[in-house]
Parts: sequence; C-alpha cells; structure tokens
Amino acid sequence: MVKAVPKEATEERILHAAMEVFVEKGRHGARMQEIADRAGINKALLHYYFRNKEKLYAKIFESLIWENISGIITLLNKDMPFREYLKTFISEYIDLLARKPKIPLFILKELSEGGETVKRVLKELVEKGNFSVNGPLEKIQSARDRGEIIAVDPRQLISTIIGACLIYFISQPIFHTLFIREENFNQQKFIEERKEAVYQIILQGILPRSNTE
Amino acid sequence: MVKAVPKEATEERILHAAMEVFVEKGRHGARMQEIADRAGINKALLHYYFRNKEKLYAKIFESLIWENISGIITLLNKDMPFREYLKTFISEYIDLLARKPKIPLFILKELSEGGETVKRVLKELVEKGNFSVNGPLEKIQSARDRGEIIAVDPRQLISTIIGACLIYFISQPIFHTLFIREENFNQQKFIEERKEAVYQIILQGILPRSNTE
DNA sequence: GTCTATACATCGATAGAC
DNA sequence: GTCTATCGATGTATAGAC
Repeated sequence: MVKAVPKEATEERILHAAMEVFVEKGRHGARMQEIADRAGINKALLHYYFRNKEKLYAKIFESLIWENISGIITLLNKDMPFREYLKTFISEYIDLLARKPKIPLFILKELSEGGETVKRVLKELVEKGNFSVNGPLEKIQSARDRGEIIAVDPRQLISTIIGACLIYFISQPIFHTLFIREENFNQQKFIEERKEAVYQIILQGILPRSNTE
Repeated sequence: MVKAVPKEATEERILHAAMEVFVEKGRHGARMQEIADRAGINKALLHYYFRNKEKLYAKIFESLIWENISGIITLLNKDMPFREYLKTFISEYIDLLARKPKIPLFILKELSEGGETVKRVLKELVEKGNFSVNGPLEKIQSARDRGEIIAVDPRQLISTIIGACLIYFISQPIFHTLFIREENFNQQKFIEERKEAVYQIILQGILPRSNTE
C-alpha cells in the first residue's frame, strides 16, 4: 500500500480526457491521439484499457446521457407545491446547464446521427434505467384537476419548459452575435434573469384567468 | 444548344448530395466518397469542382446558415397586429422546422465546435448580411409601451419563443422514447397541436392581468 | 501497466488518359 | 468534364520489449 496514486488513476484520467475531446469534437472529430495526450499517456495504452475507439465512445456517451436524463427526471420528480415545483425545476435545470453547457448539444446531435452504438445505448437506457415520466405527467395533471392551472397537454408543457431553458445554452454563439452589443455583457446576470423570465412567462401562461376576454 | 442537360447539372447534384451528407454525418463524419456516390460521380470530379473538402463544406454551411437566419429574421420582421404577429411567427417557424428538421441541430453543433471556417462564415454573415434584430426588438418594445403586453426583456421573450418552437425537432428521438407510448403516434397532429400550445402559453404569459393576486 | 515501433485501413487529394 | 489509378497523410489498432 505504498502507492499514493490508486490503480484507477489512469483509467479515470482516460475517461476524463475522452469525455472532453468527444464533447468538443464529436464522435468523428475526436482523435485517439488527442485523448492520449490529454490523459498524459500514449495511444497504445488507450487500446489496452478500452479495446477500441467505439467502445470508449460508448462508455462516454452512455455515462453522459444517463447522467443527463436522470438529472432532468430527478428534477421533474421533486415533490412540492406546483408553483415552487415549477420555479425550482427551471432554476436548477438552468444551473445544471450553466455548469456544463456543451453536453446537451453533444447528446442531441449524436442521437440524431444515430449510429448503431447510439441506438443500443438509448435502448439499454430505457430498459435498465426504468426512467418513467409518469410522475411529472401526473403532477401536472393533478395541478390541472385542482384548478391551479388551466387545461394543457402535459407533454406540451414539459417540452416548452425544457426548450425555454435549453435554448440560450445551445444557441449561445449565434445569440451573442445577433443580440449582444454591449462591450461587457454580464452573462452571469443574464442567466439569472433568464431563470426569472422563463418562470414568469410559463407560470402566467398556465394560471387560470378570472376575467374572460 | 443541343444539350438537354444544362452545364450546372453536375455542380447542382454535388451541392445537393453534399448538403445531405454533411447534415446527416456532420463535418468530420462526412465522406467525400459518399458525396460522390450520391451525386453519381467519382471523387476526382468533386475536387475538380470544389478544390477540397473544406471549401465544399464552407459552401454548404454558408448557404444553410444564411437561409436559416434570414428565414427566421424575415418571419420576425412581418408587420401585423401583435397577437397575429406572434401566432404567425410560431406557426410558420414550426412549418419551416417540420420541412427541414435536421438543419438547426447541424448549424448549432457546427457553430459550437467553431473551427476557423465556421467563424469566418459567421463573421461574413453578420457583415454582409446586415441582419438586424432591431425591428423585432422594437416591435415587442412598442407593444409593451401600448400596454398590449406586460414588461418583458424582448431578448428573453424571443429566446423563449424560439426555444419552445425548436425543442421538439431537435430532441425528437429522446422525446419519442420517453413520452410516446401510442402505437400509431400521429406526428402531423402533434405538430399542429404544438403550434397552438406554444402560442397560447406565450400569449397568456405576456398578456396584462386585470386582477391582482 | 506502460512504452516504442510499426502494421494496416481509410480518406483526401492528385496525375494523367480520354 | 469525366474517368481510373495511385499517392501521401493521417488515424486506428497491434506486436513486442520492458
């Protein structure tokens, strides 16, 4: 037990480097050489730990999509009064996106290109993961039954919320190009404002109205 | 002038094939061989028309992002009463997405990976394109001044609308996996419902309320 | 487990005939 | 303009020493 560095050190370093490179460059743009370099090893060792690029990619994609989906579903399954539920979800999901802004675009693009590996992982994810969206769907349904919100299709509502949260992070380059003129744009501040803006428009959008128009 | 097929035929076929392949496989996943095959020619001819892969890619990316951005901005610049404006934008933008669902994800991913070519094209787009979002921003501002809608940051509002329209199309595989249980899900119908859902939640979200809570 | 050296495959690009 | 054949570069994967 003299070793200060645990056995897993190398494997962990590889996985960490691989995740960076795959997310930055995509499945095909990623180079084994670059992954090896960032992990501080050589290519041969990559193949010793993970037989080939495909298997390494699968590991990375699997862990990223798993982490992401379960993260969102966990947030969607929290139990609290509806308004607080909505506010908390938006706030925490945006925090999550701000921490790792490039993950969603990576996952979505890989899913849409949909090679065999991706399809397999997605299938396994559903079978093993036991991810159920029934909780959130029922939650919205019952808020609607209690008259807290108006009649909406829960799937539509969830789509809108997630889309509203996501858009800034996936469109950041084009958004900044088109909308930002300020020299020193305060991104931190904008993100905080975004939380409030999304919450307000969604909440007001589904609250019942006493006055008829 | 005996030739029935015009000179441009080959070049057009190449561009068409290249667009398909680049959009499906991405910049690095695309293969010159596959482009040649789909265009019904051989690799050498590809290099005869477009010196190399980079230039071919640039052409495709350029035309796609130009078409897309100017499409959205054109929709955003229509002149009509605010409610109708909102409804029309959402409806027509979703129609546009339904027609070419894979383009946005392609553009967003390429932008985020941001190689030199992409940066150059984006820069040229802004300089030459003279794309101004001032129109839409002022439109929202004045609707707000007239009291038709409540006080909102126009940039936040536009982001929310676009995110809400976009989300279904970019997340289609995962959305279907998680939310669709029906054997014969009617996508056409869902998209039509989506238009109405987005319009309603956004409109209600920004309408003034007479009753205070 | 980790390295160097190298085999093997693929792909972008070019030469040269027609 | 279009083709076949081939080069050269790059990238994945393996052999074999330590």
